[in-house]
Amino acid sequence: MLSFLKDPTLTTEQVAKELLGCLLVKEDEIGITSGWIVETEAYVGVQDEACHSYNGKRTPRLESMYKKAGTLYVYQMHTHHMVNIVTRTSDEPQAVLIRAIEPYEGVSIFEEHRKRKGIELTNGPGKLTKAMGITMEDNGTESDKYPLYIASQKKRVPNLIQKSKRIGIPNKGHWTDALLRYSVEGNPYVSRRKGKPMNDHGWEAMIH
DNA sequence: CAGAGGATAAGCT
DNA sequence: GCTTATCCTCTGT
Repeated sequence: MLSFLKDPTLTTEQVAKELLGCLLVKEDEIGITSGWIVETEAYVGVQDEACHSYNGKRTPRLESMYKKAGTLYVYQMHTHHMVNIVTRTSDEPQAVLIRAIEPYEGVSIFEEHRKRKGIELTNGPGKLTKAMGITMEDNGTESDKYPLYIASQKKRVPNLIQKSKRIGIPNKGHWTDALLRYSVEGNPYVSRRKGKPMNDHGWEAMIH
């Protein structure tokens, strides 16, 4: 388990930033796929009108959000899956949505799942789950365990973390404008980005 | 049982 | 660039 996921002094916003550069890995019978997290969004619990657990809402679908920090919360929206990492304690159902990754291992498997190439493989929350084969079977599992986990041995460091409004949160008062979306500035896999990506993809040197 | 929601892809302009 | 179909889960009528 990554140490920052079990640190009760960190806010969900801080965890969302810490997750940038972490390696998300899926291991199954098909093979190993992995990618560096380049975009996250913080959903800060019962007071956050954009959060599923807003106002203490609790349904069978949301049960994973009420589990311990580090639990994976996967849900389906329209025909797509979204993957989140639960933060803090069971009393505070908060989570970080993983919105985009930069492919690292298993690119050919990504291409097979997505029927596409390049940045289209993983530049969106529904795209990366399809690329890695993440399904409801991964819901409620822990993020330090097979088959879907965050590697603790490898991490990259963003040169600059860009803050912006969360995607798709209209008519939610100040929550609509809250800067709770974090991305690696200049990384080509960040969703809905414009302009030229940076040559180094926005990373400092890799740490092993 | 209609409607909305943390989205995507295809098709059009 | 914008519009539309997609067809899961939950809520409110």
